[in-house]
Amino acid sequence: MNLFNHFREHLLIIIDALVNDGILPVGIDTARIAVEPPRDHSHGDVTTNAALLLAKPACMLPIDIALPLVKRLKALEFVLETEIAGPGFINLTLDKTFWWGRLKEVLEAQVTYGASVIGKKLPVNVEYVSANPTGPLHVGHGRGAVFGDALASLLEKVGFVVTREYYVNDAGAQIETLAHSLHLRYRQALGEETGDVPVGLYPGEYLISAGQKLADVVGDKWKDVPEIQWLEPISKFAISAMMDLIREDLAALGIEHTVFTSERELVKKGGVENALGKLNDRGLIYEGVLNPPKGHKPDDWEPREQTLFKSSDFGDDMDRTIKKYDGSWTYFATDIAYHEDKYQRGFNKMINIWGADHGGYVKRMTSAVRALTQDQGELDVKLCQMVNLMDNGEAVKMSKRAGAFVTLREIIDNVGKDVVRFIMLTRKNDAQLDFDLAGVTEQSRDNPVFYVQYAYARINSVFRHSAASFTQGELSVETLAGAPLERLRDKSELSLIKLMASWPHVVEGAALAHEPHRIAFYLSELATQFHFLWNKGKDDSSMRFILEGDRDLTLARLALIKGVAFVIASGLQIIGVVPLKEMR
RNA sequence: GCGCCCGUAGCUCAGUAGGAUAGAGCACCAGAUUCCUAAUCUGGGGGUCACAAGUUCGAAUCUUGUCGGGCGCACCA
Repeated sequence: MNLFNHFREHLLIIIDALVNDGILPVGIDTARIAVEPPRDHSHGDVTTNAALLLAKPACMLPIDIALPLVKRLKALEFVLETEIAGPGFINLTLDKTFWWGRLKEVLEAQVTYGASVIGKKLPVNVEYVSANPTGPLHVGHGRGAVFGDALASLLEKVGFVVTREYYVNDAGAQIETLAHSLHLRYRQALGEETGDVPVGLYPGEYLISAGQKLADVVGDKWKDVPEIQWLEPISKFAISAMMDLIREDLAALGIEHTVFTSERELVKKGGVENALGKLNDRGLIYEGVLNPPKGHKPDDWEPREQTLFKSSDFGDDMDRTIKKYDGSWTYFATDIAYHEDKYQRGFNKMINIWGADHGGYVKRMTSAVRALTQDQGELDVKLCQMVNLMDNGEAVKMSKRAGAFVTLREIIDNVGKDVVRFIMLTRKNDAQLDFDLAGVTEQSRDNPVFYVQYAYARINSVFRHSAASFTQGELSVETLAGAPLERLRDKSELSLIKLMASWPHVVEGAALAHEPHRIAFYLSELATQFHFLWNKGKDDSSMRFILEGDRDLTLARLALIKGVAFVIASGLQIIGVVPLKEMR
């Protein structure tokens, strides 16, 4: 249960009643009314700005709206106190029985706590990674991968039906370069002296083993034949070898896409003509000459008639080229086809995760989706900023040119997948992220992964200890859900329950905003509150979880921390991290 | 030159669809510690939310401009 939505619904019913009674005018807009946790705990448990928002359209003073609202809110079940504060906020304080009920709810839902149905089973397509199949993934890809995967899980948690998709850019010039690079390694594998890798080809060592593999499979079949004969088959071989590599990297992160869409095949089956034909029918494709870029002109710029898409009709700054000078499609053209393909597959909601260097591309793509779907489809592009790889505070130099850049795989092997996943979500997607190889494995407060895991481990430790005085059956979740929770009356215990009870609200908010990092931040806060309670037991032995001589209270407290464990597990599941029962 | 993103404590960052007195961690100072361990917790100092106007009951949040940083800028992907 999202308790804030719960009270919002009641509030709206009350507002309706006030309209019926003629206290509020008819036709008042309630859409923007918020029912939220207050920033400051001294303001109660639930706050709403209803009176403030309704004041203007109703032509009334906030206080005159707040008073009748409060009168009826007071009558609601679980509402202990009401307050009109500040310029007209209405604050509710809820009864303890309400909070005990929430804890019981956590124990019943277990790790599914926080799940909701607001997604209404609508299909959503989350496309992420989509790295070109020209080599292994690097750190930046890793961030997009984790972000996309966590977002997908988050959307699933709130009831969307999510497809995790990878767009394989297996057409275009970079594939030709790849094929040439592989052909060189293939010749080397067959014993030919080729000298250094020429500039312009991919120098990476990962192609050496692919070249060897190719030699093993086909022998010298493509060695001394003209390029026109080997280019196509070697391209295919190279793409599949590189995709295997990438899939392995992703698997090491625990990521598995459900759909891989090939650009080649899309083009082959006429996807581009189909999509552009559609736009053409709507008069959005034309032959024209673009204005030169303002300010500095590229040296080789010359006015040229091109085939253009009228993206400026949909909010883009200018129209965009869809056909290259040599007559082939631009990347944008195939991307239009790709998004049309997604839409035809039934996805009205599409989310793309891109690197920040593609920022200039967002407007034209959202324009294209609007045009293609006549505003029925919705594309949200999330840009992930750069990751700065550090070691003990010093930047790790990455030289792609030398082919010796640090791969994602090396990092995962070094610090573990769970650490990579969690750390990638400790920043907003559009903020740069420092990834410190030494820092992320440190066992201290400044390492959030450790900190959260440690809370979970401590809880499990308490249960191991309590096994001495309680039976398995007494410690089962089912029994704990029936524990005398009304014994939990300490302020710190109740505030821990309140924090847990806000979990569904956090999940929904994060899902709708497409911001999985909020989950990581919430978990850190929950861990903080738990560690606080833990230490309270050191100051004051009556606050310890296991109390000799008070089995009821002990069971209630075990139920409390069991709930915390479930919420942590629920959150870590979204992030894709396995909770640890022990950290020795 | 144009566009997109960003600018919050000494440092690294949150700030939940405009909400009440702007929050964490690190660092610094002072303390606590029988369950998982000083791997944790408590308290303290520290801010013109880059700057300036505007919108309104109310702005870190929205609009415009200025300054500063990152990314991109026809015919690459």
